[in-house]
Amino acid sequence: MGTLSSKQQHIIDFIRSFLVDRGYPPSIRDILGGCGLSSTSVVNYNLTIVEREGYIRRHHSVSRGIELIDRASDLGYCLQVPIIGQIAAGEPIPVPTPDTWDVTASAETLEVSRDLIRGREGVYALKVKGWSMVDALINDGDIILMQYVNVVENGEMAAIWLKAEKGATLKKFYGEPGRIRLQPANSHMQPIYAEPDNVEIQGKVIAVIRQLV
Amino acid sequence: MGTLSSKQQHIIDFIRSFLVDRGYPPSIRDILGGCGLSSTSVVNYNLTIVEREGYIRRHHSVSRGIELIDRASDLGYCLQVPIIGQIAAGEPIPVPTPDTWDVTASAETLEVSRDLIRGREGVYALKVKGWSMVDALINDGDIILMQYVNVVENGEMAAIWLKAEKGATLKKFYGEPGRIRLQPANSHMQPIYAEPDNVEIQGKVIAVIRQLV
DNA sequence: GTTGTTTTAGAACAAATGTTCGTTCCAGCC
DNA sequence: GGCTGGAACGAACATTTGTTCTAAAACAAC
Repeated sequence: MGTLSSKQQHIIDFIRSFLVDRGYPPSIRDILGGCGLSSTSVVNYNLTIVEREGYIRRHHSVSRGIELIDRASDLGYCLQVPIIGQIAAGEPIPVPTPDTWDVTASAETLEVSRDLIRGREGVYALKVKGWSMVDALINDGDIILMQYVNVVENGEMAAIWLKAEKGATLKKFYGEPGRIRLQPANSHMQPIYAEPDNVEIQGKVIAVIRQLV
Repeated sequence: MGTLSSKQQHIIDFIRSFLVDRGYPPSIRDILGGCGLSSTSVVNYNLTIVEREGYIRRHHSVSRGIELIDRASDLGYCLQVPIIGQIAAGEPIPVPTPDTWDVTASAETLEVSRDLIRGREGVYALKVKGWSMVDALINDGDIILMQYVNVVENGEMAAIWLKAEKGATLKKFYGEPGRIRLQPANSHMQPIYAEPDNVEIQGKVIAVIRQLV
């Protein structure tokens, strides 16, 4: 990829924002107006250069046939995940409802790359409140990505509601004969044993995101 | 969002794959060919319905002015961050070079949503090897997003190279009179005190990503 | 200055493309 | 049968839009 003049850089930026904004590429005359240029041939002239330098691909004699080639378009889009509430010691986890799946309706959302989701359905996010999960290496303020499931495999980290204790916790789940072992992620901590009747799986953890600064 | 006939569902699918494939939306006649329909007015008729049901937005009298409305197109793009190596106790952190910034050249990359980066420059990623960072609530296999800086503010988590000990570690950095306090993120752990000459900041941590399952 | 290259201007053209409209087909129904 | 509303057809039309061409301006090198 070669170097571009500031005008050409401006054109690229305009194409990108136009694309994000409207969902389809700009026409030459859109670029003309949006970048304050004066003639379609100037736009065409610069587009040719920008294409030669490898920043876009043009599909000739196709209306709006401009394809952006950069890191952004290389790998597609992010997905939006609803942040439906928070998880804290002693509080129940908010249960996802059909409403909360609606990304546009939920108050807060999290932008997540697709390879964190891996095509899973029923993914939501929770904010961690307090330090009760440090033994799972999860800090106050972290965001955990959850998938709504009722059964988990042995060894998977899950959000578990302990009915008797009336508390939610994140632990690794192990079904053992006659009991369930809940193992903290931190190997220095001791596991908890619970009656099968006492535990209710509320989803499994698929990722933890901690943003600092 | 209402229900669609199979033909209309087919049209939506075609629009999406066309968009991913070519980077711009299809024209009515593209849909005609791609879905095996017979008249532009049939396409137009069905597009009107699909729009009424809320799956697309049409920009009238604009060529290819079809905007897909779904989670994917709602939001922007992801960015790609190079994974330039791993961090482990006793090993130096690989130093980012101009080459490693080149996303296309680096062997491994990480897809990250833009709000994790927040427009920062010089962001790279490291894989965590081993359990030496558990006191920073960072586990084996985690990925940390780093920004390449030489100075950090008090309280920021940074990758710190201890020259005498010949080891890299992640700690919160506090400059104190005559010494530097390196505080683990885990409040149960004790801080380390180091000579200012002995520490070398190799970047600050801006996010931690842990993927399970 | 002269020369050559790059960039801009404006207009005109041709192709791509959305839109419209009268007609036809067909299933359901009285 | 006749009516009705949804759906499809096909052609014609009007606009949008990419392309091209010539001339001029701007700029750099000499």
